[in-house]
Amino acid sequence: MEYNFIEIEKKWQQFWSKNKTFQVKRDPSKPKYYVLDMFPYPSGAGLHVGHPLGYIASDIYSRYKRLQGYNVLHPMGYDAFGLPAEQYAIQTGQHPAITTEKNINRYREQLDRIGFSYDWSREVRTCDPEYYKWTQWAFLKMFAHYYDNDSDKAEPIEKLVATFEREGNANVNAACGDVETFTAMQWAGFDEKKRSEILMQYRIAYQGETAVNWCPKLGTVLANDEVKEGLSVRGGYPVEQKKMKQWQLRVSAYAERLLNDLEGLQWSDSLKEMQRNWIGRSQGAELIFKVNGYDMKIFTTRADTVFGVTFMVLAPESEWVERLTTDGQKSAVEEYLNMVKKKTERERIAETRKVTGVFSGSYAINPFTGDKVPVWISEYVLAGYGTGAIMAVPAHDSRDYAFARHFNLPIIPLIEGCDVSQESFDAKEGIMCNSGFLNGMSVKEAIPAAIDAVERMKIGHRKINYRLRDAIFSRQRYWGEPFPIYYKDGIATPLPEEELPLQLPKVDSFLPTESGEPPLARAKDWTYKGYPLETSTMPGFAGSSAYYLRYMDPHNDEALVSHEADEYWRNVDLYIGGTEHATGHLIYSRFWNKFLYDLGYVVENEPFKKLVNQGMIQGRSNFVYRIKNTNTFVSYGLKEKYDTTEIHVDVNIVNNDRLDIEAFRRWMPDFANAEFILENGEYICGYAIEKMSKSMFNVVNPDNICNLYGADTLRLYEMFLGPLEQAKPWDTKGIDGVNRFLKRFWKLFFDKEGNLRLSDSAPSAAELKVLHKLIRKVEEDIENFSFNTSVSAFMIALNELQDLKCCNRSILENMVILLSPFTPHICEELWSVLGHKESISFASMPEYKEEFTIEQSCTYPVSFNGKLRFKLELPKSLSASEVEQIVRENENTAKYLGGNAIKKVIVVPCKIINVVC
RNA sequence: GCUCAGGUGGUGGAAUAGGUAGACACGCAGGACUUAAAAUCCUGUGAACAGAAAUGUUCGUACGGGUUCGAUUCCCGUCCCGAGCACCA
Repeated sequence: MEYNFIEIEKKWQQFWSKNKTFQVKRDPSKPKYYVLDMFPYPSGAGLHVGHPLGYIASDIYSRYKRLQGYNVLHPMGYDAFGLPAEQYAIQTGQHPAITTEKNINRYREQLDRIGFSYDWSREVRTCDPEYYKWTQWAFLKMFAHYYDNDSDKAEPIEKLVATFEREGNANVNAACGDVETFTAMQWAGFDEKKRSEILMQYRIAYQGETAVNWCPKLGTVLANDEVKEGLSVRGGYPVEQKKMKQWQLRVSAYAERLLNDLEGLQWSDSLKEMQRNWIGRSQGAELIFKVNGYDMKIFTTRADTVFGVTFMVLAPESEWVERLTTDGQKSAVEEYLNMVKKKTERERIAETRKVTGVFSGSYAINPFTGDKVPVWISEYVLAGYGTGAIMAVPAHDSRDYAFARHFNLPIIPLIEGCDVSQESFDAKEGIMCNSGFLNGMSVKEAIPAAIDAVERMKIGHRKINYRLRDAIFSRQRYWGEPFPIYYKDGIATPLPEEELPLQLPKVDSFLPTESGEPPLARAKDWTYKGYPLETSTMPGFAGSSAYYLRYMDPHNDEALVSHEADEYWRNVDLYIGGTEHATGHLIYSRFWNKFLYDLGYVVENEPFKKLVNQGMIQGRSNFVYRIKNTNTFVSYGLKEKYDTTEIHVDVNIVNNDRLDIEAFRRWMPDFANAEFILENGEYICGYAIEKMSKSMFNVVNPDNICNLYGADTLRLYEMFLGPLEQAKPWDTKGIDGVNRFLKRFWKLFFDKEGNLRLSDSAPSAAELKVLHKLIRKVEEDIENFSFNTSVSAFMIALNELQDLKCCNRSILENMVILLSPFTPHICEELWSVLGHKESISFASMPEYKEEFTIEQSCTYPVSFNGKLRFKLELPKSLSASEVEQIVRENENTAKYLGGNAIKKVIVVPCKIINVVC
């Protein structure tokens, strides 16, 4: 009987779907295990072989856990709101819902062919109103809460209002924007509008004016993690800084918790480090400099250097700029601000080392020395961090140093013996000088001493700053969740919960209006009770922030997740996905979860206990070499002799770097008459490892692989390719190896006539050893996500069993169970051939028994010069002369060991590998 | 610039509480089967040198040092590739 993978795979995929094999229910009698993939954005291009890598790994783990008796939740869905579908809609006029639906169906077809054990009854789509109802619901909850720093959690806004009514806001310790202090009396006197403005400064979901990343080409603002090197992540368009009023989420309130709770997570160190950097905690002090009678606050981590402050610098966007610019400097400052404004973010980054700036005309008073220091304006100071203003200490900060040198400002060294004639001395070490009461202290002592002085003088206090900004939450786009907010007399008012979901309206075009308003402004009757509704929509990360909770209870229309379901499934035990979400989704999701945790809607403080990042699968591109100005192509080995141009060639017409010449001529009309200079009768192509993409003609489609080799081979090969977490190139030519393995495995069960050739006698010791070695290795490797080495272990075991001519039923049956998480289709087929009626998913993992794998060994006393020195533990099979030989070969080792109290030396087979004292 | 991860045959990669480097697989070469091809099976395959051969010797895990009886593994320095952050005061 031949191994007919096409038939087998179709048969079992239908079987699983018909019998709902992978549907799970809450079952308190069994331990739960939740395995989650980062759900995909269904793009129009479909899947290439790189996409399923993580899904295959998580599927293997899910199936393995199921064999161990866990109740495994393994769902899948789609992150379906997003820019590409909308861009496509703008070009074609086709509604994004239609394209998205089409893409999802294509994705599902491709996923189904690979044989995943998803519980599809739990599928979610972020663009489904039944789903985004709960995204909007969470937003309303954030709108209705503020962050109390004393209780260190989110609290209802009513509680805050009660405090205001009772005593004003002087004693309120909450995460908030700039709010003036007021009394209960004053609060009572404020009108509706004023009150809502104040409360807005406290809400966790709030509307506020800040510098945002504006992408003119996409016509929308973007979050920090959606911008890389001054370009939008989606599309690569230039981004500029612009001050705008936008919806934001007060993620920064959770900075400390997001940082501290990383500790308990089983995530890779590099990923935790990335999040730590992104959160960017820095400890320092906020202190006040007097300028023109005003109190100007700045943040510094080096309070010890106040004696060295020779100037101050404001960010160009700072509100202080207008206040401090003197009439004499007005035109110079305006000119400078215009110059800065014109630059895109990318230009600013490119010109990082260029020093620019302008004097405001005002002077600040150094609080320690009483000296007057000039206030400058420069783009090297960022508006969004700290207070948007700094004290400059050119002697001990390289950026201040460069600025001082450029504008000829004084530089005062504060550390004994440091040389600041060429560069600044940035290190936090040495003994202070020129520093009044700090003289003689080390830097480490001086920092707290200086802050103590500041606090005594009541000109500042200790402060911790975070790099993490609040998340810009609105997008001026169509294809996203509408905000459940309307404007009653200009006041942002939440929609009642019963009105959810607020569905996306129909529009005649997906472009902004002529007046520059978002597309939703085109909708007729985009109002609630006659009041206008918000026209922005939510960003991509809104829908993906709590989807893992929805899978627990996907059809509940009373709650995001019922308490019972949440109590049972709790959080994700294993999350697999790409590292590109390190500073986006994975921060927002943790924030969202913590917020819901504060409100008591979920029982776990963290959403993803263990996280594994799969590495990217790169493409392997092939090249042909065209001799310039001809239509002649020269083989790789001979190309140095000619002046050639390298041209990408479709990897599908290249086999093992040999070009299919006829296919090449058919490939593009230009090449129909191509001539070739061959080596050894063949055209050899060059190759390079690049990103897998259409333009490089190196995309390999999983459907093709399934047709040619089968899904089981694809799954096994993707795992065999290399360590899961490492980036590695796809090269189809290696796939024959794992395909041969499956064919040989199949043949172990059948004779030439296609009959089962198994024996029911007791397995031999050698066979048991092979099996149990394999069980141990495979369990160990799966637990460590070292799938590539476990595939090798299967191959070794098969080679050994073939050498033993093994046809033992119980050995092979156990092999099939062990292999089934990797290649479920062939294993289901063999399982049923072996006479089992139920799916192999309901089998249980074979148990490892050490007694079958122990090496037989015995101990030899070894002596030198007639004196007993130590004992050797060696395989029993060795003869005495062989042992002597071993010792002689290791004379140096023996001499070294001789003097010590060595009890046992294990030698395998001729070198000492372990010493037990 | 800072942080993290990595550098092993023609290729993907094994092996690190320090102990036979190159498992497993691809590719390549040779052979068997076949009219032939495909498929399948067998043998060889890090490099150099010696030998008819079995085999032996030397070198070899980016480079230069160090610790050690012994280093791919530990330490110091250099170079290279990748990822993330990037004027964060």
